[in-house]
Amino acid sequence: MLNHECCRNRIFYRNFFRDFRLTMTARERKIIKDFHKCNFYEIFKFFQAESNKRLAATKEEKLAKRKKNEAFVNKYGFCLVDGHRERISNFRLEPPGLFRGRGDHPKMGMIKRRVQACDIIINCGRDSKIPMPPRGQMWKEVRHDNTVTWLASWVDNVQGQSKYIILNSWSKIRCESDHNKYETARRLHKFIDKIRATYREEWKSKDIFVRQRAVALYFIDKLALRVGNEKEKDQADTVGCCSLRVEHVQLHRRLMDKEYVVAFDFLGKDSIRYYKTVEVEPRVFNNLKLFVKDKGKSYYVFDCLNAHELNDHLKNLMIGLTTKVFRTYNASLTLQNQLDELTDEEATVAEKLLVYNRANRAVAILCNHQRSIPKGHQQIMENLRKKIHNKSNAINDLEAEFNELKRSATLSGTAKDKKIAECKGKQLERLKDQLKKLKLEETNREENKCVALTTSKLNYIDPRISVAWCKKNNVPIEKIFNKTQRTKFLWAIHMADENYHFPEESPVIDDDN
DNA sequence: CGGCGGACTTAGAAGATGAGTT
DNA sequence: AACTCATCTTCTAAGTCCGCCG
Repeated sequence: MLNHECCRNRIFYRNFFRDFRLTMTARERKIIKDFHKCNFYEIFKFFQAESNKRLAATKEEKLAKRKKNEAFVNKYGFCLVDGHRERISNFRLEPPGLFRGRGDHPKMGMIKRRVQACDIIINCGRDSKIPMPPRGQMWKEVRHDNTVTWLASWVDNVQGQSKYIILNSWSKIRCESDHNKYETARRLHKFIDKIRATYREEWKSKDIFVRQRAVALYFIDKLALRVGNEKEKDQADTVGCCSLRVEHVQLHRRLMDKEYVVAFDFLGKDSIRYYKTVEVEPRVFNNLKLFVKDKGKSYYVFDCLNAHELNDHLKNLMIGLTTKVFRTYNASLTLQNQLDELTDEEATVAEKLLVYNRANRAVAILCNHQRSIPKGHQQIMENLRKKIHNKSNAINDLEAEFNELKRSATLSGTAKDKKIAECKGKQLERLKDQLKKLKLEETNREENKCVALTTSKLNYIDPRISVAWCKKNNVPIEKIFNKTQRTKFLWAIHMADENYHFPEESPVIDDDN
């Protein structure tokens, strides 16, 4: 990890060194006391050489390696669940290494121990052949619990949390639960008007708890915020709706040309920054003003409310309703609306794909899914601009040439000259087309540079919307979903015809309410 | 009934692979 | 054939939320 920025972080190397010293003998501990006097370069060099070897491998070597890996997957990567052969997603244990939390994590750099058989609980069928632990070792426990979905588990030594070996995303059990998630989101549609009317009414409540709950729910609905459970001190300081602190919001009665503005600035899940200014209802604004009044910056905005109470409340409004259903619902609805609005049936497949991308991006922005700017983005953009510049010049030159030819063709009136002019004209059209494409790519890339599209595609958008849209618009599904995604969403591909529309239209079967 | 651990879902980064270009 | 860049896969951290236990 020496080439990585995190090694220069004081917390990182101190945590590492503390753990490292714990692995030493008493004698070693007496000698090795200062991280900065240690030189790990030989180890670094070794691993870099290994990596280079891998890169430089011949075709045959690479093929042999792949064959070996395939055999390995076949042997260890599958299991039987209710008689069906299912693929296991992570059948390899997490290897030892240094813990890398996201953001400002107090435990970064701590040594993640190698997991041994004696750490592992095996969960398998009563009649199944129990897998063998490595020679001379024993499993921590073998159990037969069919109420959970994991096959093996252990407790990670850094954070003390359970880790699981589970089935992959296209297993029956996970597809079913995915499907259920979207059915719940669709069900919300039947209640949403009433829920919104109620929380608006509750902004006026005499009970401050009810009022805070109503404002929090408004944020979750309107801004797709996460609920924000309480966190331990030994984790990165990130927040969600209920854990927002006074320092995370700024209230502006007027800002630029907007009124009743709330400026959010906080670190959410994975320490991704949420930085938006939003116009809100005057009543929300005034409530917020009251909530933060006379409070220090480190106090909760919603000090009377916690995530559990908010979810408890939602449970009463609809069976199965929790705060995260709002994210699913609003994300899926956004995609559907955007597609409805932007799709031109006459357009080419390429143009339609651009529309899909736009719609997808709108969802990602709603959910605040971000990525770091890709390496070399600046360079790529510069090259692109250069290409555009060259293309424009070429077009200008050709255009002059073309006009000249046209004139002489009209003057001479010969068929040959006309043909030559026509040919140039076509060439010109082609160049203009290419220029258009380049410019489009430039905008698209710039707009997408810090937006992560896959998370919403994989976890928030009802795949049936995309399937229906593809069928209706004659867009091959492979253009939208890659192979893995098609497998994961096979249920949706089978289920949705071109008329599927989120959230309504096709009948909702499992309706509990 | 509230605190906490357990189980499952969501998340972006890094690494691997592959396709297109020079 | 080497290189470049995009896409796909893997990895595991970090959320949500439920249910159990004292």
